[in-house]
Amino acid sequence: MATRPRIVDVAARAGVSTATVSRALSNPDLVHPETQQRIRSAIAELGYVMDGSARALASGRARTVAAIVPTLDNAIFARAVQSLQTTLSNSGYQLLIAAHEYNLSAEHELVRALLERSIDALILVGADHAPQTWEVIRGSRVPLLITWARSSEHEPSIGFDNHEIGRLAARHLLSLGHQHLAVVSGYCRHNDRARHRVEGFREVLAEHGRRLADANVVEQPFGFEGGRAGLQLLMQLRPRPTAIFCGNDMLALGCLFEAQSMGIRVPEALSLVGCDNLPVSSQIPPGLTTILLPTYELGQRAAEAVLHWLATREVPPSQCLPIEIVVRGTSAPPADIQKEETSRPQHVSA
Amino acid sequence: MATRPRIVDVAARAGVSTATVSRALSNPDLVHPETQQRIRSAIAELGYVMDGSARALASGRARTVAAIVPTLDNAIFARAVQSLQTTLSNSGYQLLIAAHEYNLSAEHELVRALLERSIDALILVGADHAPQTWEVIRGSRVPLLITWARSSEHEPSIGFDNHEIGRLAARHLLSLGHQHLAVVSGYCRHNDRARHRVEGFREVLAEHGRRLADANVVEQPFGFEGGRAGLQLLMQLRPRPTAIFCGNDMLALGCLFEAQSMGIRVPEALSLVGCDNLPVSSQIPPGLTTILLPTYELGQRAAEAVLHWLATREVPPSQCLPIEIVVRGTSAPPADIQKEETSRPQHVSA
DNA sequence: CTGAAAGCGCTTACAG
DNA sequence: CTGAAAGCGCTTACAG
Repeated sequence: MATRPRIVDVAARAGVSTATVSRALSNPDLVHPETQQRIRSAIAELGYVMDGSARALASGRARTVAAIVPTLDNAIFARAVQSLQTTLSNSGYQLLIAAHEYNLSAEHELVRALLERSIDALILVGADHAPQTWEVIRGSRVPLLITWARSSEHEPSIGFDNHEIGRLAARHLLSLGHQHLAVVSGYCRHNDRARHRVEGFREVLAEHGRRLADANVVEQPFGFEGGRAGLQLLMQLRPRPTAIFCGNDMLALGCLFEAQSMGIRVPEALSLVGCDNLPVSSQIPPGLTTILLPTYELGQRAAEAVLHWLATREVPPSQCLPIEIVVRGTSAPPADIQKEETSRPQHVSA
Repeated sequence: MATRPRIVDVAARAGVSTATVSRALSNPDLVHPETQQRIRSAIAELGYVMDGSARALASGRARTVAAIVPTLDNAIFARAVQSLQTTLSNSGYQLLIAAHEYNLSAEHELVRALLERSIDALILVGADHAPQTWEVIRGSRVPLLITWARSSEHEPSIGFDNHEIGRLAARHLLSLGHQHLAVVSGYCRHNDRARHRVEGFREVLAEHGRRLADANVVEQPFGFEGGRAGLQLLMQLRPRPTAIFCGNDMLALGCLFEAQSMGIRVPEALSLVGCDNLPVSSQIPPGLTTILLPTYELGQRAAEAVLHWLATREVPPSQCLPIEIVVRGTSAPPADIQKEETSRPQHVSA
């Protein structure tokens, strides 16, 4: 056969109508077992593979979900995408994936393009999106699930409490007795996750009557280089920070590497807290204190929520996944600094 | 409007036929500028978004490419997928992605599922695939591109010379004067990339009249833990290896971390060579010697090859991307071992 | 430059 | 349990 076999070819070979072949494929219970068997044989003999676009058009369901993430170049998103894909796949759904590299207008273009691909649902990361993006999604009537954060809109979401991430970090560092705190964050504009983490950090300091000076918060691109650059900036402050909260583990590891290059001992002279608990964070001595985010589970839950939504048409409830701090390689500030601070409390920088 | 607008709604609003709307959308040159403008307005006013499955069915092109990778949990594949997606997206194509976790029968299921999704082309990693996988792909008549390796079949491929990777590693370590060599590889069965790297390593040793004992080659799951376990096994050998080639950087870093835990100094007592040049490999002191694979470029080239194939119907030529060794933190073997070896050459283990 | 109409390959009430 | 037939929403020769 020069061209791919179609459902009519299968039907002819099995001696039934195309309707019956279609039912045998998508609703076998409605078909007599013997007929099913004949159809199965015909399919095998012809090597029939269904045409998905015809099926999608006729049935109104594409069995495809699209997800747009900031980047795949961060293990944390790659992992979530992996579990998302696996879970969808197990239920017969496929995943269309795209990355916008932290650019909201790129995200908007991707959303447009994906909506024209006939998808059953769309998954986005975070709650910050361009107004036109919200608009076109609503106009398309495609179910939207927000992940990684709680949606500020009415959309269902499966995410983390990003404020709490910052709060956990702050509580940990304060409990160690640190007086000079600082933050290396990703860019907060257009990134609610980064923003809320810093806000949460500040909240806890405020609860302790402290304020984080603007100079003690630097924003850098996510990545090792951003962490290194961030540390260099912060180490020019006087008094020097003895503890730094980083927006994610890549920044924190960058700080750690730069501290090693600069001869600053971690954790003796500097305590670092990251976020994500990347596999490598537990490998590198002295280890990195970090907030563990169950991102693999996030992908799975997101997939399940979407599948349930599509099956029942009921909007799934929003969820907030539990997070926890993993303590490795942080310590109290050097004694001399603590002493100095105690005698001159008016100089606390945080 | 309770339901999504269709092309007929746009046509009615613009006072033209659906054929003209269709042309304005996919072949604007064929439509009078004024008519185009009216159609554009109608689309904007209605918030029209095309139905992709209808378009795919009618036109025979889904504008979608599928890729199946071993895993997204390795930065090297995540990166390649990212550039693949970006390049496809810039040409109006979308990417369906799946991961098989180094399981050929899982891969086969994914191939089947994706072929039923009406895709224009399929991209796989490596040349080792189940016989039924080759069969169903050929039966489907969907263009197939092999990446990461040169295809052993007739399919076009864009990849690396995995033999050469092992050869580069072996030449480097031999040139440093190492006598006791070993290998930590991923599982070679069903993984031509891993297998060819080890083969290449062996080839160069053979050219120097040496042989790698079976005990000096251990296979471990890709990942830090695999590297750690591999090093533990190899350090029980006598004489101890002074240099290890690892199938990728995750294994090499695992070896490095384990060496640090065991108090083995790198590179003074142990030289490591990895493959991939992960970003982290240059950050961790003493740095990791590794083979740089241009994976970002691989994704881009793969996308370009597929796009060209789809546009022209000509099978693209296979390509082999250039690789290079990046030397960091490897050194000559300890002097005492060199001496010992020189006096008893019959004991060389490689 | 534009329109009428056939057709892409399925699914699904409807009737039996 | 099965079939005839309409229909999903586009595209594309064909004719003008």
